[in-house]
Amino acid sequence: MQLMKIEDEIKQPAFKDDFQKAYINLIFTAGWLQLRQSAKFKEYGLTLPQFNILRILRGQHPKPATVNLLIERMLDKTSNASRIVDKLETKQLVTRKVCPSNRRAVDIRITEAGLELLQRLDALMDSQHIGLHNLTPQEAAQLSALLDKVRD
Amino acid sequence: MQLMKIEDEIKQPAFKDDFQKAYINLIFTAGWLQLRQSAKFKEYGLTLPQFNILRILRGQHPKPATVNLLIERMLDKTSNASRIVDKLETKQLVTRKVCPSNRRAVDIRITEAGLELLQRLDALMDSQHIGLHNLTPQEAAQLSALLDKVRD
DNA sequence: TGCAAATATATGTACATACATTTAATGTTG
DNA sequence: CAACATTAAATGTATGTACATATATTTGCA
Repeated sequence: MQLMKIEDEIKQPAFKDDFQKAYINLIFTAGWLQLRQSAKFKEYGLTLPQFNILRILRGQHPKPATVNLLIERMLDKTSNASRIVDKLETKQLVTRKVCPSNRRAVDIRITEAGLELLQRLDALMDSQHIGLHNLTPQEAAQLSALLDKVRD
Repeated sequence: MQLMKIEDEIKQPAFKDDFQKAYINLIFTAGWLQLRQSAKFKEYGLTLPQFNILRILRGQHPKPATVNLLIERMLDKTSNASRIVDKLETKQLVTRKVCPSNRRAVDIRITEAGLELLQRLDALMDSQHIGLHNLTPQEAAQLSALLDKVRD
């Protein structure tokens, strides 16, 4: 069988209702996608949160971002941007400097090396191995609409 | 506006295409659901992985499970079941005993206290605050079908 | 039989999340 | 303007993930 239904994936025969089934399917599928993505990214020495921070910094470039701005834009708001920036700074993919106009804040900028690395990863993200290319564009749009409704 | 589209949630104006948009929406929505669930469960002193392990053990009850069986059934196969069982054992929600017929393996069983806790959490999972009850049953089924196709 | 391979679990390490607390700088206001 | 509150970031702690390695037991087979 090509298509593995969620029942087969997690080896449990039945769900109580379609709500429970979709819920578990959603968590499972998101984890499945992230596992594939992080495996690919490991070859480049980046974790997923590090990649996401880098993308936000590229969006700001050449303006700096503060830790606060990173937290606002991150998919997971409660995580710890400070320590992820630590790792990126060690790899010289970002710079960190006290903000001159507000010395509580820190100006974080992506470096040239960071921009170059992101460019290589962009190609990966479009590849068959990571995206949702099993869906048609219409199905992808439909999926987005359903997910928006879940969070309503 | 009631319904927050994913563009608003992550404060980025546009996506490259519907694939990228659905991808980010999927990761974001799964994280959003898990954050709500774990916040509720914290009142009961359980984390999500601990809850998932307990549910598998209830499925086996009164038979024991081994660590291997837990790993097979967990949504995330590569995580560390041993240490999650450690935490559950400390809370006296499970017991751990060397398997008599194969002394490499460990028989893990859910306790009465564990079963009682799960029963209380079942009610929570059905509540408005955690499930996908913004969808109709038809939409939930449609969501599941799309997610199965994503993983195909 | 004895010894290497396989199996079951546990442990170590780097990284991340979730949340509380701390430190420093800046605002606010009586 | 001094005391207090607020803000920005960093740090501490418990938990979990991902992966490599270690330890003990069992299996297989020369």
